[in-house]
Amino acid sequence: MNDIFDCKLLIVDDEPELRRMVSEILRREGFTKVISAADCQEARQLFDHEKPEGVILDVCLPDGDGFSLMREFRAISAVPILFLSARDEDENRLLGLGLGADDYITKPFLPRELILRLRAVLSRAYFPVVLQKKKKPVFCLGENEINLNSGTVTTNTGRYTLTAKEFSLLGKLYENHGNIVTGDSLCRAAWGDDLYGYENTLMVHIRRLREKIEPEPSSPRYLLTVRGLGYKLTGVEDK
Amino acid sequence: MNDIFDCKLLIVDDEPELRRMVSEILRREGFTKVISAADCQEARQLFDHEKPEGVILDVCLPDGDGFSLMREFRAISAVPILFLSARDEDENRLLGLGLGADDYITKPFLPRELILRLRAVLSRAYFPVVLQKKKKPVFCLGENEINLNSGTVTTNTGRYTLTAKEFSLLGKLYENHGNIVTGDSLCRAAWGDDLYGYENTLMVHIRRLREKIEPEPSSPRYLLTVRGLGYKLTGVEDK
DNA sequence: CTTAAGCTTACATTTACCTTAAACTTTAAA
DNA sequence: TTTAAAGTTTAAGGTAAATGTAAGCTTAAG
Repeated sequence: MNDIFDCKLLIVDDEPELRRMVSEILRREGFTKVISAADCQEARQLFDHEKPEGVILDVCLPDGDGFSLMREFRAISAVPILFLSARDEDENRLLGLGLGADDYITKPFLPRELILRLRAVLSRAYFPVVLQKKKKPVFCLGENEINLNSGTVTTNTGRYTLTAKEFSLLGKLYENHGNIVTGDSLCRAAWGDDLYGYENTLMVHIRRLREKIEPEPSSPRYLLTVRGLGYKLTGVEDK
Repeated sequence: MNDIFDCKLLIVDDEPELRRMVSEILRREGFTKVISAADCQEARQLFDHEKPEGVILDVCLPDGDGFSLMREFRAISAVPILFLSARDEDENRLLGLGLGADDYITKPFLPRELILRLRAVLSRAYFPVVLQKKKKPVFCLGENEINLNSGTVTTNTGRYTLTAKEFSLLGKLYENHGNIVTGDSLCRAAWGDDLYGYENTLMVHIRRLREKIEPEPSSPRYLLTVRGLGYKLTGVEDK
């Protein structure tokens, strides 16, 4: 994710009117992935299936209440949750925040306030300002040193610079090193969710990457293929 | 920093009464490093010198206003800032959030709300959500360790990699370990709902799997066959 | 003993992946 | 603006590992 506007948002509210309104406000602001549910059951399904990156949750719902729904979500995930409620009582407000809500807005609210609070919550969650200049990792594969800050591979024969795609792919592989990463997952890391042309493109990039990180690209030691499942980066030694 | 309570907090407010009160609330909660300033000038000095990791800022200050002070802080740092104000007007609220405040509380407030909002803001800033990818299980069968993330079986004689079919089958068996899994169910796990050729194909794959996970494939200890019903994985020890 | 269910092995086939080169696109330099 | 260079995608032919098939064998139950 490069931007908070890439976040998939789930709106849970029983009033169709309000769902449409909130959805419209969000879309106008630039959020493209907005989905909505009318009750707890539907919300649970969408949550499991769509894996939203932010939730806007009404307190009053036909088949349960927002608080217990939040507790369920919190048990399995840490996505930012923004409460929306007509009740302006301190008690509810505190209940919401205490249970782990990220913010709380009372109806009626200004569109601008919703946007501002949502942006604040999302950027805090996904682009933590303070720790933002976190360095990318540097690691070794045998004799080779790979620096993901500068995007370079230093071998005993010379130094290569990684291209954009190679960089994304190796980054993803490193994140999950030791584990199998599906081709699909790698494609999403390098090209985003947009469909893309040929299966084979990935293979060509993998080949290129191997040319840079493998002593013998044709019989890989580090970037292994797991037939039918994906690829796997092994032999990583962190620095 | 291991904990939000390690955060150094700066309170900026002109009323000594309120400074003491907020400070007391924070200390009681467990924050140990709390400092305070009465006006902009003092606040600037402390900010530069002490480098606080969180700021609680009043809007009304004798020698300026909280908003412009925040703008100064934001120019050089990205610490979480929590606004505190008597004015309960929408305008101010939006102004604060728009400039990059992390939250906004109106006086009078409940101690508990201050704490909750502060904790929310600090933990978001310093302990951001790491998008947790759920891991697949790792478990043992006697001496052998099976890792479904990397798709490997480590025995005392060596290490095998599971193929795609083996992976699906073992996954399904593990899901229901201790219980009988019908052949039909296993087939659906590995081949989907599409009909497929021969009964015997499954047996062949079971045999291959046994070759990898059983010390003696011909007299299985873990992957047992239950005549007329299916197969059963026993002796699983979770890791 | 007979039968049915499952096991085993070798061999055939398929499919997922590899490789290379050429075409296209973007970026940087002249 | 043109040219060159680097990066990326497409395409086609090749290969071996994974999978499927078949036939004979073993075991358990009645």
